Amino acid sequence: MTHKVVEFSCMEKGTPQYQTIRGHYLFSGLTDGEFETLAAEVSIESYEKGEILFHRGDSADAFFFVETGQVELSLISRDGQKKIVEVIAHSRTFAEAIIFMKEAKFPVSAEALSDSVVYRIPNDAYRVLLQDNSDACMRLLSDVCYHLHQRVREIERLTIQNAYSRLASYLIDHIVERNDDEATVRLDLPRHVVASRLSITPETLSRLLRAMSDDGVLTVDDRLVFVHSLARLRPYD
Amino acid sequence: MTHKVVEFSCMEKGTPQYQTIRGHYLFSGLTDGEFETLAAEVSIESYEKGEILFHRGDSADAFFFVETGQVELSLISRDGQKKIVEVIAHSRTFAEAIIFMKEAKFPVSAEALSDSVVYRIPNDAYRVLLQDNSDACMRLLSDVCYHLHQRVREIERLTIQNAYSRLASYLIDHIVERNDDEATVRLDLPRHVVASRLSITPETLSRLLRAMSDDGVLTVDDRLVFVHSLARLRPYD
DNA sequence: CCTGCCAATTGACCTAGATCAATGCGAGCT
DNA sequence: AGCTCGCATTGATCTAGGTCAATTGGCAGG
Repeated sequence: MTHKVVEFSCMEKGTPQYQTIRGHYLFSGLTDGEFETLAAEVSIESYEKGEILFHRGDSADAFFFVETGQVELSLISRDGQKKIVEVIAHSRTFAEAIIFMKEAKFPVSAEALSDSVVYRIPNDAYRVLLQDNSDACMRLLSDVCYHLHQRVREIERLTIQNAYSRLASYLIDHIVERNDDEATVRLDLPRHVVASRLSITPETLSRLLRAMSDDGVLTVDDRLVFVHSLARLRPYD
Repeated sequence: MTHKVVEFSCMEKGTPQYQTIRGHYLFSGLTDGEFETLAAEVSIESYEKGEILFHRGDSADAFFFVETGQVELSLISRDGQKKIVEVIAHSRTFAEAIIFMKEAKFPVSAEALSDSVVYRIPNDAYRVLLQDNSDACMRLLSDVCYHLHQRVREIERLTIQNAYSRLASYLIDHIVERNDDEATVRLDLPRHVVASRLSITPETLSRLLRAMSDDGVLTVDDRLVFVHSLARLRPYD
């Protein structure tokens, strides 16, 4: 059950994979030359569902780009309870902020939620690009600031919103189709993962959905949720 | 009760104030020329205790450096409850991360906790410095990443630690003197502010300190807390 | 010196959400 | 088909921490 590094580096120019990462915000500003130098250092790794990419506290010398699958970032208390901070899906990066940490240690753990392929980008390789490329710096800055903002919003949700409101916000954030006061929401993750992201237990999530459903605010069909009245769903926020 | 802008700009080179801000991490890497250009755009503002510097959602065109006093950054729910996210004291900056936000709006509100003097640094003025100064970029990057890390730690405290542990961590973070297993902690803020930072009510804070005191773990004397056993204070973390 | 006010403490009570336990149920395996 | 096994739901109960209310104790202003 250990991960297998498929190839040390196989980002053939022109392949679809190459295009995906090339198009990412943090790389699209680079010149072809810069990107190729970086690409030479990138390794491609493949993880099975449930495998750990790294633990909180592990020393961090690289960040990641998710090519396929989903990776959960979580915090774990010593008594074993886990809080999923974020789930990273296709074409997104994670852990890029530790490039600049004094203590280069991951502040969270990472685990494959489903079979996943990720690209490992060495911090050093990316950092040298920043050295004299202020455009790249700016991009990384706005990326990190965005994450910072998200974290502040999460703290807000945790402290001044209750479980009901957090769920309501979550549903609203995951609307796939909307017309007027109605909307369709697709829960892209298993219930217990959604619960953890909301910092509640699966039981509470189940009960909340039940209560909303009983109130006629929405209808649940497996991973699809049909919201009948957005106005009634969010008393606040 | 509106704030008074003492002077549009009065950062005379060589004054102690000039030295304080010049020495700050985000400015110490600048050349004298760069700093002076920036200084010309900085305005000095003075707020009385309780005055609002800005509200959450206000459009943000500047960040701040606290020269004297303390400024609280808070989140407020529509039903009026407030969570103090952070308290910024002497020689520290805040809101520097919104320089890079798409939507330039403050994610928190800011209020003077005591009479305060702050320097307002226009985002634009600082941003142009970053344009072709990768050292400055790097400094801002590590600054923002540090904040991001702090926020993740806060989320950790809120989700997988209980009120007791949060208080224990807080006390440990505010140790002023330590020898072996004993320590002296100085609470630099009023109780209700400490409580809000810990996301508990003043009543709970009071009761927790009482319980710790009854257990003989510590002794409370107004704003001074004498911890008799650090080992017993932190069962975890 | 009183008076009024705000911070802090303490007690009595309440509630949101956790925990524990039982049951259902669909997906993969032999 | 039958058989796990792990996720989800539901009910019963528990509890950490919040709410409400009363009391005390500065300390600022008249």
